[in-house]
Amino acid sequence: MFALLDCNNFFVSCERVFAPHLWNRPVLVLSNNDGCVISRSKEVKDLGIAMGAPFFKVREQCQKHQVEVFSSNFELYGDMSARVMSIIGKVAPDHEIYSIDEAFLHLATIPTSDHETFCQTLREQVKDWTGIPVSIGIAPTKVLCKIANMIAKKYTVSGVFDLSSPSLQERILSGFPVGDIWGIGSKLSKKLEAMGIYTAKDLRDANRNIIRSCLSVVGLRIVDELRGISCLGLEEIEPKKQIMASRSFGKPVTECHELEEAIACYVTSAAMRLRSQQSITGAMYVYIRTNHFQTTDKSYAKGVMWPLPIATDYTPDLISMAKQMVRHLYLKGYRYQKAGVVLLDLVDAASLQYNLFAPPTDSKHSQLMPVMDGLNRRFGKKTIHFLATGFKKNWRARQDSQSPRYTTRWDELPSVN
DNA sequence: TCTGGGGTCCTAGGACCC
DNA sequence: TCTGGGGTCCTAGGACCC
Repeated sequence: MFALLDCNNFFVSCERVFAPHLWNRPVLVLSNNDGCVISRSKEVKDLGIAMGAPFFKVREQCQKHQVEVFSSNFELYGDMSARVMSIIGKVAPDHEIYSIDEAFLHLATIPTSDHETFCQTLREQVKDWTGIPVSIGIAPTKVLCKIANMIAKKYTVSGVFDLSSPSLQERILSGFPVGDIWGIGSKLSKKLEAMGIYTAKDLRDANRNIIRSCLSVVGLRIVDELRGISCLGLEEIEPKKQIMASRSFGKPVTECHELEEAIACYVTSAAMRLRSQQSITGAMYVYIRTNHFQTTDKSYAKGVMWPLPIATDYTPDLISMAKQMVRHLYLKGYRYQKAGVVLLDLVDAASLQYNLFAPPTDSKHSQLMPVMDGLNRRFGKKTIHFLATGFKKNWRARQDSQSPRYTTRWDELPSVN
């Protein structure tokens, strides 16, 4: 038996923990560059403001209803997430952190009759210790757990819902839209509806051969999971297979040197993550593009993938190659809106393959990066950085209404009167 | 004026091998 | 006239997730 713990409108809840006057008020959190709505309180959902809505389209509505609007503050959300997950780790060692605000738990060691009480207690503990409200769904498979969790969130006062009984599954699945199932997105749900499959029950009872041919093994797995046959187990944290860093610019960028600065910044951040998982990268992809929503401007979007002579995690080498790549891609006369870098072909740093024809690496190099990472980790990001990442950074994304990083910066601690 | 960022998995098809 | 059988690896593109 599994349980799925999911934080209620997580980013909004993080903001509310440190600004209690926001409870019961409409609150939303925006994506980077204050572009889209990515977290909404119940009050905002009730106003009909959609997930992912471009902010400029709903700004007036927000003003009218006095919605509290926040720029995203991932340093805060990441830290709050770690606190929630550490509580889960204490009571349920057998768990999988599925996303920043969700974790699956194995309930195998807990007697069936105690499942609900156990989850109730966990829920209260998370609320007491972190201030974050959560919902928990219980079911024999992960897909059913997702459904149980949505029911818990929407229709229960207790915040816990146990979907392990077959008769209850029968009733719930028959009223559950097929498109809301975990793994069925907009494309597949249209396809299924065209086949006369509208609810989770319809999909569960569908012919396996037909599902196999239309939705491949992925669809088949969902069918089995809906039938209570567990196909998806708890997963270990694996090192990433690719690491990307990209940002939209706060305003259009026209100069090549500004693109180079931005890319150098993204490389720096991607390479730090690369080192923290003890990987090295064998190839890099860099792209730049204009605003594809803007139809009046000339549009341009291009990327290139270059292999490295020797796989590396050494930021200066990555920056200099990335800058060459930008110069290779850059065309004068366009208004660029976004750029990004992807590190590919990642392998374990311990299994580095040397290149007979490339110059040997300087041993000082291997000492520099750990020192830089250590300083930046201890004293805050950007404590020490490469000149290539620039000073003025006119291209930087907008973040007009970010809350303090209450839990990770001494000078931004909350004060209580 | 303004539209996020970071990932994963699966399949089909092409190129190649003996 | 007739043109096998059994594989692997790689990539692009599509779908999904939070």
